Amino acid sequence: MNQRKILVTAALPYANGPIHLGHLVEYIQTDIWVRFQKLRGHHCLFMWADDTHGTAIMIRARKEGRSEEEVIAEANAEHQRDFAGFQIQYDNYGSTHSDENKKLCGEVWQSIRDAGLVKEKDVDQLFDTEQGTFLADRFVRGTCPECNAEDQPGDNCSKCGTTYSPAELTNPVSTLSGSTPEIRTAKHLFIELEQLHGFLEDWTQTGDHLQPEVANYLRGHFLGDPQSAEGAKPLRDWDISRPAPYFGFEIPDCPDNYWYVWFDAPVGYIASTQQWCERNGDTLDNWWKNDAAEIHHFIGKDITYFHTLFWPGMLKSAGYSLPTKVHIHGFLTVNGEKMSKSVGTAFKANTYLDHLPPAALRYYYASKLGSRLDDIDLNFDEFISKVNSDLVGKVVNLASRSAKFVKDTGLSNSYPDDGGLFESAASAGNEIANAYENCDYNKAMRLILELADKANPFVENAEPWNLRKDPAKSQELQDVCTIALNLFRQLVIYLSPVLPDLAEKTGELLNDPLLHWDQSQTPLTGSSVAKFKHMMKRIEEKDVRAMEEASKIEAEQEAAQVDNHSEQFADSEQPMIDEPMTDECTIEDFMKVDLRVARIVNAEHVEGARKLLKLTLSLGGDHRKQVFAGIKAAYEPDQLVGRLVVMVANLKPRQMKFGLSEGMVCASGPGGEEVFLLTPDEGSKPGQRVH
RNA sequence: GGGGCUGUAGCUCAGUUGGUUAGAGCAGGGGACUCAUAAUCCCUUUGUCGCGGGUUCGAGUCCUGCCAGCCCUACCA
Repeated sequence: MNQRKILVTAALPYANGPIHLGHLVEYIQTDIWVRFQKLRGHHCLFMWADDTHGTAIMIRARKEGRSEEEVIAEANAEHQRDFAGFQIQYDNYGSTHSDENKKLCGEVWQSIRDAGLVKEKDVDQLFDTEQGTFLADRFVRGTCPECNAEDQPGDNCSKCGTTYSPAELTNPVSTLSGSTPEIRTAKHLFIELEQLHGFLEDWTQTGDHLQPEVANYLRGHFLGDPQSAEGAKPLRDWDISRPAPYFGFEIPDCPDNYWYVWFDAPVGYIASTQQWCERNGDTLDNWWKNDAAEIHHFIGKDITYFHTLFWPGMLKSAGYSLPTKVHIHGFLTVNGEKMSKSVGTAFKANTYLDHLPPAALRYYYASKLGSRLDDIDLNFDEFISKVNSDLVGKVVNLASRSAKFVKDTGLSNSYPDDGGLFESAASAGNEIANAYENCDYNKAMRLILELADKANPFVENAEPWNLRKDPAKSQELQDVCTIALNLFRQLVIYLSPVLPDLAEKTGELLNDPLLHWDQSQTPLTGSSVAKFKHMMKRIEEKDVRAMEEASKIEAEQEAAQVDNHSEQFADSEQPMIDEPMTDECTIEDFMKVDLRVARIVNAEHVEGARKLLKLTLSLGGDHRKQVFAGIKAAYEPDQLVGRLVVMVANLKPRQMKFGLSEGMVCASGPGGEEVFLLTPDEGSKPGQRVH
């Protein structure tokens, strides 16, 4: 087999937080692929690093009163600890905050400059004068300029869906300091990606660098289709600089400006390789400027854009090799729901490892992962039954039911007739290898388990437990166990990219380390057999529950910490207890309710009514609604006339004792004297819909 | 609003270029075995292949229209 040179990366973990099971989908996927390639005898490197730059880390360091370097050093140690715990094996773990990266960024930058892709533009951005920093969109909240919804994110309104720039918000507030930011204009540098349009069109649409749905997505969303009636669409300029202060690398030819984190992060792949090369006497060009070397990136679908447009563009401009393939995966859901930090389903790697073995998750993910972008679900019932029945019940069982019979004799000196079992399983190796190669791990697992399902009946029929009772059949007993253990060993070789631990233990059991895929093609004979020890423990439900519980407690503790930061708003929990949250509703459900701003044009007592006031509401023009509202104990009619309220305007009219009520007025509070009418902010007009 | 993906047994999913009676694992039911981590083995129940049209000698598979779910979204296609 000719040896391939394969360089692999996974997305760089951000140094601002712990690793959770969602991240691990990708890292385990990558590790399996790398281990597979190495097992096949290829020269494969996994080059990885922490992503360390950006505003988030700068802010966090400030908050904690220490340097950014301290924050990222701590994260680096934690990350590497977690990866070791999950048996994720990389050849170098660097940091984007390294000298190598800084130098490489400079070189890439210069090439892009030389290619004439950089231009300057002024950008209006909000500036927090208290913190002395420009604010990224996510650090600004304010009132939506379109629908006046308050406390909306900096980039789009969660109520009406309008998108805007933070500078357009009506009452912008910095979430860092709580102060009102001001608009400042600053010079930014942009890369004119459109100049590379033809290249990107070609690279994304041909050559099998991307999964087909990704290529479609890029064409549909960004590139356009030159063949279609609309034609190609221009690519937007990419804002690549951030003014000081910013935690990152200062741009050499543009003092006081820094590369945006997404510029230096992927260069970190190259920088990490450089560190490895220096340590191993290799050269960078051998990997990054060599047509004979493949480059594979594993990423999540959320960062598709950066890795399939910007990154190839950068590489192309700087004269590096382009990715052979970008492998993109979906997200993790837990028991069918989105992971949630507050609910505690964003299980931390560390929390998992406190209660459960890494092999179980590695196998479970492998059995779920396909080559496409579908989300995968972590369902704990399935998790338990899959690991127990597939791995312990079927695979490991082969060894545990036969090894001890040959502890003293070892394996037979020649491989006995097994009716073609070993041979057919050996020839299945190609299909299994293809599945691994294509990231169809679920298919690989299925194929492997099929083999296990053939091996167990063999043992069943051969009845070694009966053979051992008859001394005359000792050779037959040894032969049967030799077959069972060889079939087991073969399965373990196939599984070893997923379960390195099991491979190692199997090597020890049979006194023959499992290091190469080809070992699956030839039976092992004459080897001694060690005393059998449990190779894998069954998963117990109580361990899963314990992990869930621990994670929940962590989530609560973190929430409590956040609360401490906002003591000034220490509101009681009582209202939520009195009226717990109702079931989730969809936007469609909500849109059924037509809420309108209305002006109370008349209010009067109703004779004979204990709680009711009769209100006449105007929706502007001639639109009048009569509403009976149970607010008599809380409001005097006089206070009400003229004011604006929010009403349910499309409520089915209801005949009441005192007349027809054509809607409801929105108010909070338990009732009685404690009723608080909702008031729209100044500027809203009767008849406007509330979204 | 637009785009993409998905919809096959209770659950998780296979179903190659359209071709006999639609499959596997798990779960369920019955039995066997006792070497093995209550593991294993044999037998077995279950399907309007989301719905409706169409193309075809023949459609789970191709076309089309709906419906549902998930994801994306740079008011952009």
